Amino acid sequence: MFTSAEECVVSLLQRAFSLRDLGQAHAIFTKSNVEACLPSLFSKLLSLSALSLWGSLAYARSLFESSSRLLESTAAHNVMLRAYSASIFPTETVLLYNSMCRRCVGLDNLSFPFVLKALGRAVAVVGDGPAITFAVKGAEVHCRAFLLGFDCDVFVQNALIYMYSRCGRVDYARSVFDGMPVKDAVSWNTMFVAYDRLGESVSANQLLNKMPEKNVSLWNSVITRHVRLGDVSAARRVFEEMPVRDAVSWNSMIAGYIRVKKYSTALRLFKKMVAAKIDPTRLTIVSVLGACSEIGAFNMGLKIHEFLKKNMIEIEGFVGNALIDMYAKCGNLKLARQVFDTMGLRHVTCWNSMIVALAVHGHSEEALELFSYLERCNVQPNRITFLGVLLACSHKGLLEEGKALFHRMVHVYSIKPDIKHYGCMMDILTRRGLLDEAHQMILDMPVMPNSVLWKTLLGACKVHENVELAETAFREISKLETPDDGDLVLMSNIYAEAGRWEDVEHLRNGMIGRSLSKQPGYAQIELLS
DNA sequence: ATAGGGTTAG
Repeated sequence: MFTSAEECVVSLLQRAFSLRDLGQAHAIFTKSNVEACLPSLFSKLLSLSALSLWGSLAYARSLFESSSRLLESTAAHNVMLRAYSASIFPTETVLLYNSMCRRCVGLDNLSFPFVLKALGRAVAVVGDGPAITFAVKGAEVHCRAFLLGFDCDVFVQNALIYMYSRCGRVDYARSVFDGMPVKDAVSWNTMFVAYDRLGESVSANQLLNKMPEKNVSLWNSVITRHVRLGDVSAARRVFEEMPVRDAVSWNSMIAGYIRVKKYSTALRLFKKMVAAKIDPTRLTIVSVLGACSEIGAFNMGLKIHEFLKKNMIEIEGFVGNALIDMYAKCGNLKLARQVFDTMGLRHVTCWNSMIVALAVHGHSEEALELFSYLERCNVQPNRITFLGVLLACSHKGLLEEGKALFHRMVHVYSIKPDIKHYGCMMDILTRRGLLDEAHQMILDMPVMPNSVLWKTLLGACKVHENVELAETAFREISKLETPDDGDLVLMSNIYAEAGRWEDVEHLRNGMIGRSLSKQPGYAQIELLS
């Protein structure tokens, strides 16, 4: 009985190409309790789920947490560290690392590179977090690696270079680099990119000239360097001339075209990539879907979605986010919502894409419902989330809801409102005719008001016939910038309606002095190359 | 095993 179950699992795992296969293997494990006897097979199951293109990090996590045996295994932890470090939740790697330290699960030479990579990536992915926080944590990890004697490992050293450079400490990165008795291609490339990203071309070029071997990765870095300097043709020349191209080469070139807004060219290159039988990676998918969103290429987006289904590529994390955003930007809220409802590992940006899209399209109630669902799911909203719900309130004139949400943002989530949040509140208040309250808000807010806020108030003063406040608003606009013709016309109409003709005259004269000439509006249509 | 590719949402 046991042998047949074992054989069955081995053969299932060998030929696994979808989550369904893993599910079957897992079911056999659970039924026959093979897990206790075959930890290596269970680890194999975990790593297939966590790391393959068709795998699912969410599923891997549930596997990992369901097995007490795995909770002691360094190898299993390394699989999770690795998967998290490349995911949309890099800080999960750090949390798992902390818990390993706490529970005395052994760290080995493989653990450190993943934790360091995650810290380097977290700076970009978490965004708002100051790099220095991650650099400090990175230094702590560095210390532990030193104490355990792993700081002599080239993989660990390379990861240290990466971590320090991404956390804004190229100086530390360089001292690790200089202290390495043996450097490999990765060391040189990582250090080169560190300088190049900072625009320190002298140091970057020095490394380029000194490095002993030039591999594919370096060519890829050079492609990106040209793109960063704004020369996508030079990047393309390198791409065409390089001896060997891998998936990253294609991704770099596609990303390059997207960076210079040549979306159609990017999509054409993607088609070439598929034709050249280079398997797209998750990153290819994310980039290409982003290009579709930009130009509203709905059919291309649909095709990519089909491709994902056909290849059993799990829709979660970055891929799910990109797919939702593509559908939302193409105006298909129904499909966006469908992806949202079925995907695993939703990052707050997924919620934001969905909430903002609903708000923009006037589905205010749905947007607000989704927000309360977010709170029930214990997801931390951020400033964009609140921009979305406030926009939803302003569209439907939901005064009480808007005020309550604004209060919640400040006092429950400790998010400092910025000028755009105040702009939404201005809309909400002025549409209800609460001009004095709106005025008071501008006076009280801790950020410097811009002319847009005053112009909103001025417009509301016209509707609600408040000459006095209009004069104040107009004066404030004049302090910030030269009032444009729209402001002048608005103000003079307000005077006219109040019968203050001498003030109208006064303004008119001022306008003639500036040669009132309403610039004809024109739309620029960019021809797609 | 590590780099190189993306950094979202208004």
